[in-house]
Amino acid sequence: MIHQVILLTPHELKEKLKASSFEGGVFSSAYGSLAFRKLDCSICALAFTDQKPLDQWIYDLPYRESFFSLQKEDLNRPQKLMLVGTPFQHQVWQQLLKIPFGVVKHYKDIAVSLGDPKKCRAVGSAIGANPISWLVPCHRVLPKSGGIGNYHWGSEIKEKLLKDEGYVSKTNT
DNA sequence: ATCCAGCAGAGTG
DNA sequence: CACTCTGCTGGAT
Repeated sequence: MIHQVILLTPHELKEKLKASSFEGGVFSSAYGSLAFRKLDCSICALAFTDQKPLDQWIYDLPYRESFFSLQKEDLNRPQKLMLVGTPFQHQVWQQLLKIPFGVVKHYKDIAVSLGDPKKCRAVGSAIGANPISWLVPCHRVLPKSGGIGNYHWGSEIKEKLLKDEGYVSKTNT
């Protein structure tokens, strides 16, 4: 997508936090409560907290309250994202950002675009570790075997997200 | 439906 | 480091 993306390793984040601090909060969306964290005006975490709390690594860090929210339309608007993860995860997440609204791919497709079809499982792991739900469209990746697949925040949300993008699941009865 | 190959990452010692 | 376990898989049986 057109998002402005900053890539950071966990170590680099730690260094950065010596000079800056998080702002964060919670807002409600069509999919329930969304908790967020921003650093240097970039979104670095977004989670459906009705299903699962923010990941520990970011939940534990102090932040100052701020007002911020996103609407459905913002899914396709450029945002400033800060992706904290390993080099491999960075690669996978950037592939996700290329998937247009309403389009779905298979885990293997991502693996192939990274140059090795055998990495499909690793791709799944990396996608599962995505710290920024929704904006990084991990919900647009489905298993080749059909169905909705798994989702860090619950497959119900994944299905709803896809449905709202106009995609009809094969196994959607 | 079941089994297994293959890969990145986290945890353990 | 080396080893083990787990995970939003895919393919064969």
